[in-house]
Amino acid sequence: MEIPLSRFNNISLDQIQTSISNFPSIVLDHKLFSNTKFSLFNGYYDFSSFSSKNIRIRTPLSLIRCSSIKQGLQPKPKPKPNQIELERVSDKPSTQIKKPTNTSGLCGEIEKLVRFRRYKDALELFEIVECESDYYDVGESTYDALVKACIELKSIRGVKRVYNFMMRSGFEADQYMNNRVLLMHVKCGMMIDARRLFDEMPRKNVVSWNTIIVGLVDSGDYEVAFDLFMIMWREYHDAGSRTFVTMIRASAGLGCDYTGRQLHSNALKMGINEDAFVSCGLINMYSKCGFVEDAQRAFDEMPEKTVVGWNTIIAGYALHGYSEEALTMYFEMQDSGVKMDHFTYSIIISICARLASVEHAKQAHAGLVRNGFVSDLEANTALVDFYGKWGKIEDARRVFDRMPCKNLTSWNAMIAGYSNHGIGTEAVCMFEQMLREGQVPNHVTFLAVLSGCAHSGLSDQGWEIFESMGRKYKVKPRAMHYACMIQLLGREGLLDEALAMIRDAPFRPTENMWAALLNACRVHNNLELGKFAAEKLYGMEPEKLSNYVVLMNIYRSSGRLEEAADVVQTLRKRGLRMLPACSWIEVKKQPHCFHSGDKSHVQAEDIYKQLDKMMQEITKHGYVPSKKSLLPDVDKQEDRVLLYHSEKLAIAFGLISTSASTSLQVVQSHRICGDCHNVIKLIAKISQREIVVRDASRFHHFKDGTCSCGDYW
DNA sequence: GTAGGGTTAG
Repeated sequence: MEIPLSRFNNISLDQIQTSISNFPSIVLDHKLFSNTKFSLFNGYYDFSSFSSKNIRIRTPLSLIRCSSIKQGLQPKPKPKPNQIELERVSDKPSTQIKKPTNTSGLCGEIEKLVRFRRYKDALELFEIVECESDYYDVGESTYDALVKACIELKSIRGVKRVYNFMMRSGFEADQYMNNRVLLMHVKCGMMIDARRLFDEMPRKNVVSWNTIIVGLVDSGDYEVAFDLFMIMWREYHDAGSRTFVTMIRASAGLGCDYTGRQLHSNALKMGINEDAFVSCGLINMYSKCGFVEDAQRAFDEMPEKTVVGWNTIIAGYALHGYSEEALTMYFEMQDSGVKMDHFTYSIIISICARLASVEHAKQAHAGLVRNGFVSDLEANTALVDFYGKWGKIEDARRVFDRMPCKNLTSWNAMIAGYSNHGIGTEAVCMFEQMLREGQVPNHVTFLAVLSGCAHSGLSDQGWEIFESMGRKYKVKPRAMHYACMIQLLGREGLLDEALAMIRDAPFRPTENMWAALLNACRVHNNLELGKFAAEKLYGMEPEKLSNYVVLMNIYRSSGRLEEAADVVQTLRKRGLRMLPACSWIEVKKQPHCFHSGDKSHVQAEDIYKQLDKMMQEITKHGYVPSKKSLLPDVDKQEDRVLLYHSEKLAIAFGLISTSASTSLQVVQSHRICGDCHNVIKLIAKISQREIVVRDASRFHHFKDGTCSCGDYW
């Protein structure tokens, strides 16, 4: 590795050149070290290891970069070179050398680094203190800085180092410092140690209680948190708004509006209900518990609506699928003049991903850029997710590539994007790239990449990755991973193997696994096994319509109309109604929704004319209507309805209302039927347009007469 | 000086 010599700031080049004996392990003469004011922060070197004769400088350990701090390193008060040697050789703790009384040296540097938010560097510098503990007097302010560094980095190792050093050096922590140490453990998720520290604390104050309770709530131990809260409440009568906010959050986590409401009424009694934090907590609690109206009321009662208040209520509406209401609140927020933050944009973008509203998402994207949140990790991840979900996979990739840093979620969103688009090879590529960059995959990653393999029929890669999950990455395959593999087997027509996979699973087979098998039976027209899988599913989720519909369609495509009718009967007996399928298309910023055979659109006449014209043209290209796969909304007038499936209407409308080269984006509520799939392939060919359809399970990219799904979905 | 609210992944 090439390291520029200029990094050795205060040493002449001659000296350096004569000193370097073994790059990148550089050995400097001890005289050189003692005589030279060596600026640690301008170099890339770690001084923590000393050899007996020479001062050995290991490189490039830590990349300690700090051009702004020119303060030199003073490891001890004027040590003589031979002293170093003697001490090292004898390997005894030094007694002769006094600790420096001020912290302007190394400890000061650590504090400075933390102030500059360079936590990693601070913890690395701390290594020297650990090695040379006799020379440094680590005081409260330094510990405070180290605690902050650990919290910011969520570094368990850092916590252990700092805590052990504190114990070893005999530091006597006061109430403040004990609380800080407790907080450090809590924030790094070390709840067992945190609980021990809390229980063993010589004195506790309200802060100690709040800190441990926050930790419990963060880690989902809501019941224990409530137990402690009750003790605190009895003993102290001193719970303030901060404790309340945490307990309201615990109620939200439990989905328990009963305790939430009790806390709310107590907050009213205490006069803290108008506190912005309490209000936001209440809005969140009510919406998480499913009481959106109460959430709205809590929001309305906020005297000063903060950006978080707006975000919370918008997210609340979005959580329950009230996307339009959420957007309405977003517009109100814009009117109110409150400055939006990156959370607002993240929420809006994720709502747009669901609504498939490109225009609003684009506006949010623009707002994001305008307000300088371009590098915000979560917002960008939401964008990757959005563009991935909305068929703009290239845009997703562009955002992804421009992200200055990525986390696991970003990678997962990108891989899932490729998977949903049926670009399995690219999903696998991204997965491999992710591994190369040192990102550790989790179960979501595997789900994304395996479903990519399943969507694209990448059998070999799929099995290799599936097999590596537990062996290499210690991620236990879950039901959904099994479902992907079942899908892969099903795609290849290996239905018996798929059944065996379900039976051999190390856990009780889930709905998803049977559903994957049922779908494979649909594709391969395997009536017997299909019936078997469907019956399993009826037992597990009797309310789920799609199970009946798939079996009904299997019967129909095998020409067994009586059995198909029986399924419809069973369905009715169970009080289930077939929901009308619908498709959306956005034209000129306006979403248009179509139901099958729907004539409510203002341009209905033109749309139907266009559709008839389209059908005539594709018939010339060899289209024959298929009656095989029928949708939930079909009834006696099958042919007519099949002809006017909602996706066909949406596409006809798209064709007449956009210019010739525009690609069409359609979102639909159901899995695309075989007939529509054929029709759209031909329309894409004849009209020379790209048509992207997002159905209930994935994307279909139609271009030049083919579809990205390879006719398996 | 220490503790509190909201976002992302099928």
